[in-house]
Amino acid sequence: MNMVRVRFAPSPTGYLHIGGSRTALFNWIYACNQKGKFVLRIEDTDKLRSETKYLDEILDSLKWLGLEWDEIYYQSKRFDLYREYAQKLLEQGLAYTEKLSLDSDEAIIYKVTPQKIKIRDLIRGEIEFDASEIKDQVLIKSDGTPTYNFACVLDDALMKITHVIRGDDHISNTPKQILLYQALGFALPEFAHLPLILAKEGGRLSKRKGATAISEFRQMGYLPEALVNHLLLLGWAPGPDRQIIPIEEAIGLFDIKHVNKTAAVLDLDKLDWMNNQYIKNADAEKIADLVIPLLLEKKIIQQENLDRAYTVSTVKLLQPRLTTLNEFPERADAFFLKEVVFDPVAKEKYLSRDLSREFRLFIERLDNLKVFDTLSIEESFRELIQELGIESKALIHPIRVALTGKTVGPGLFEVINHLGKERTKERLLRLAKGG
RNA sequence: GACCCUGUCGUCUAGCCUGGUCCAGGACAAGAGCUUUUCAAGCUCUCGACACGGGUUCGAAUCCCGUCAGGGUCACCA
Repeated sequence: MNMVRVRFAPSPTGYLHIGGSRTALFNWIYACNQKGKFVLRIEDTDKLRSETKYLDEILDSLKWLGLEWDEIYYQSKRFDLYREYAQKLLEQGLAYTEKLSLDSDEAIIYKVTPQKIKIRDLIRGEIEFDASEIKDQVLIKSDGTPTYNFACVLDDALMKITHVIRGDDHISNTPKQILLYQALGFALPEFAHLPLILAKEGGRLSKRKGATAISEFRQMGYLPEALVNHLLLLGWAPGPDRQIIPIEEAIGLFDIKHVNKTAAVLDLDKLDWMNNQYIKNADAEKIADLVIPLLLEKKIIQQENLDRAYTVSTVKLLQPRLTTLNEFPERADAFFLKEVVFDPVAKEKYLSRDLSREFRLFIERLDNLKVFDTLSIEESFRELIQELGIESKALIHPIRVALTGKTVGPGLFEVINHLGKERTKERLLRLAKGG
């Protein structure tokens, strides 16, 4: 059995989005599963529309997703090859030339002969086409560049691609390509056509309709693992009730024959849920690495006085509460900034009443603590409210707002413990004075 | 329009190949509750689907046909 070789063939005429990356992912995971090779082929034959910024973005996105390739090729460097093979077909009488206009150069066109063409598709089974419905195919355009179908077939054959795994939208290209394989005398690869990802509003993904760039998801604070996991579940299921599945495990379980035939819509709510799951379960050190640049960018911390250990423990406090990484700076600001940034509504609601006495009494208790940890802090607080004969809520909420400026966040005693005695006292005292 | 693909909860899906164990299972979302110190997380529960019509069969989500619906492709773009 030959080694499995698959390819992902993006065209650098736009960013890598959900659709493309899903195709890349399924190719990559199939290669991993089969211990084969994942080839990246840049289809940059359209010189006008291809741009290096798109190429860079595609490569960056693939790397970010963890879809590393084994080999990379550029079609723009293989033009001679395409012409050479087209010339052969011409000599064999399988193709002819034609001028677009009097002053243009000749294009090379493949002559289609009527016949039935059967496609064997790993996902869909057999599909039959009638070649009499297919027009003669241009191989080399009058500008000397190859057409997509010709370059694609030649490259797939020459690069020894064993499995062509691509989007559903290529099904109707397949009979044309099969004709070219036959004309060129190459063996057919296996085909597998993945269902498309549709826009929420229906129809194809487009710039206007949900074709969010992978780089955008990255900027929004999604973890690549979460995105990959979610993409994988679009069209494939690891089992009856598995949702979170580590990629290493997915590689082992992946089976192309069990890929769905039906188009899917990207569920952003589920992606959010999944991202939270991945953040929550990730190593805090790793999350800290990702979040520190955001803190620096928002000027919440400065490079000079970055306290990594403290940042990591702050991450631990907030991890289960994060849907995206980007939420971290705002949620965590009170732990880093000198001055608390108050939510005006929260301040009005919980701090408009004079709590000087209660705050002072609490500070007294904190001062008397032998050990300053979450449990002791809570005990001392419970004693206090018992003494004052009030409900815990009546004091917990105001203190939380006083310390963090917010009504939401981690448990109060954890917050106090994390902030430390001095900062807690200072923040409470300041408000106690002001009344 | 022609040709092709596809139709299970709002969404992602399991089940379909190898009919009965499915008055259809899980997850997200929504709603309710538990916990409680807010927000999350967690746990429990509720809502909610086999597109429709005909066959075949003792029996169909599962097999066949038709209808309808959605999608894709019909370039010297990729």
